[in-house]
Amino acid sequence: MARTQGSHSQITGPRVRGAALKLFAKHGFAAVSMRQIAREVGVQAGALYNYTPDKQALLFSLLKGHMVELHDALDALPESDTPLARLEAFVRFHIAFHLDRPEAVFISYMELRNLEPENFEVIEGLRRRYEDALEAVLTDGRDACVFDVPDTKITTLAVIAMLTGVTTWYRAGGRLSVAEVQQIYWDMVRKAVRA
Amino acid sequence: MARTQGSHSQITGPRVRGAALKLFAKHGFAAVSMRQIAREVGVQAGALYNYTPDKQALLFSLLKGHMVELHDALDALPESDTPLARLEAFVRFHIAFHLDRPEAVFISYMELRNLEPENFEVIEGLRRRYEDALEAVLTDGRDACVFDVPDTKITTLAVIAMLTGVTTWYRAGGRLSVAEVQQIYWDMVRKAVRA
DNA sequence: CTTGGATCTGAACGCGCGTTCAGATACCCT
DNA sequence: AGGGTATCTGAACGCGCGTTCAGATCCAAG
Repeated sequence: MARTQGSHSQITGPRVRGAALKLFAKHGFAAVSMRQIAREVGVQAGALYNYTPDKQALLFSLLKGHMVELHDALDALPESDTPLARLEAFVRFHIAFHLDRPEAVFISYMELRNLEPENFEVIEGLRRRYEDALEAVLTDGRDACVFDVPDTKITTLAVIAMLTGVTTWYRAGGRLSVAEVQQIYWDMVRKAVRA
Repeated sequence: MARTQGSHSQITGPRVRGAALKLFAKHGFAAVSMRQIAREVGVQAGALYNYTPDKQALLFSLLKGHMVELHDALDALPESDTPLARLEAFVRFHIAFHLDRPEAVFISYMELRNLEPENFEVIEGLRRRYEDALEAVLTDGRDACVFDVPDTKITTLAVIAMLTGVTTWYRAGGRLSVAEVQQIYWDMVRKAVRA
C-alpha cells in the first residue's frame, strides 16, 4: 500500500499541525511521540516527515506561528488616542485572543524549554516585543500622569501574567461570557494602575 | 562492586529528590530519565528504587511535599485583624514563599498533567484549599465594604496568577530586592481591590 | 570478630522512540 | 491514455527508556 484515497498535502499538512498542537498541549512535547501524532492524523509516522524536517521543527513552527499571529492581530487593532483607551484595548484584546486559542497559549508557555537555543531566542524575542507594546502604553500613561506605576517593566509582566491566567480556568459555556471576563479584568487593571 | 563508601539512606534520599526537582524543573518530567537523575546523584539507576517505587511516585512526592509546605507556612503566618492587613500578609507571603523555591513552583504548575488522575486529584485539592484561603479574605473584605470585588473567585485566581508570575522573571541579585517586589505587587493588589 | 541487613552495582528485560528509505499507489497534466 | 510526481506505507536502524534482580559490599549491633 502507499498513497491512500483523497490524500492531499493541503489537507494533511494542517491536520498534522492541528494534531501536534492538541497533543503537545495535552501531554507535553516530550511525552508525545511522532507515532501518536501520526495516529491522530490517520497516517503512518513516516508520512509526517513530508511536513516537517523533524519533531523539533514542528514545535518551533507552532510557537512561531502563534506569536506571529499574535503580533498581526495586535497590529490590526484600531488605534486609540489616550493611554487609558489604549490600555483598555490591550487588556480586552489579550483576553479575547488568548481565550480563542488556549492550546497554542499553553504550549507557548510550557514548551519554551524544549526549544533548541536558536529557536528559543526567536520566540523569546517575539514575546519581548509583545511585552514592549504594553510597556509603551504604561510609560505614556505615566508620563501623562494618568497612571501611577512605580515600575513599568514589572507592571507589564504582572498585568500580562494576570491576564494570561484566564486560560487556566476559563471554559467556554461556563458561568461567565468572554465579555464579562474582559470587564472584570479591565476593572482590576484600570484600578491597579490609576493615578 | 556494590555499596560504596559513605553511602547512606539519609544522604542519598534527599539527594535523589533534589536532583529530580532540579532536572524536572529544567527539562520537564517526561524529558528526564531515571538514569539522568542517578547520574546527578552519582549512583546507578537501580539504586533510585530504594527511594521511590517508580518515577511517577517521585514526581508526586515532590509536588505533594511542596503543597504541604505551602499550607504549613501559610498556617504559621501571624494572624491579622482587618481584611486589608490579611490581604497584605497573604500577598507578601505568597511572593516570598514562591521566590524561595522557584523550581518547586515551576514543576507544580508544569507537571500537573503528568500526574496520574488519582495523584492529580490530591494536588488539585490542596491547590484549591490554598485559593480558598485567599478568597475568604476577599469575601470578608467585601462584606466589610473595604474591598470592591465583583467576583471573588476570579479575583482570587487573577491575584494568584499575577503574584506567581514573579517567579518567571525574578532573579536573586537582580535589580530589585524581594522586599521591593513585595511592595510593588502589594500596591497593585491593594489598588485593584479597594472600594 | 562475626553476622545480618541496608545499600548499591551491573547486567538484563521488553518496549517504544525519532528518523530513514525503497517501493507502492493515487492523482494531475498533457 | 499514460507518464511523472506528490504522497504514503511498512519495515528497519540504533538507541535509550523504566524497571527488576542477583550478587557484591559496607556498616552496625552483638
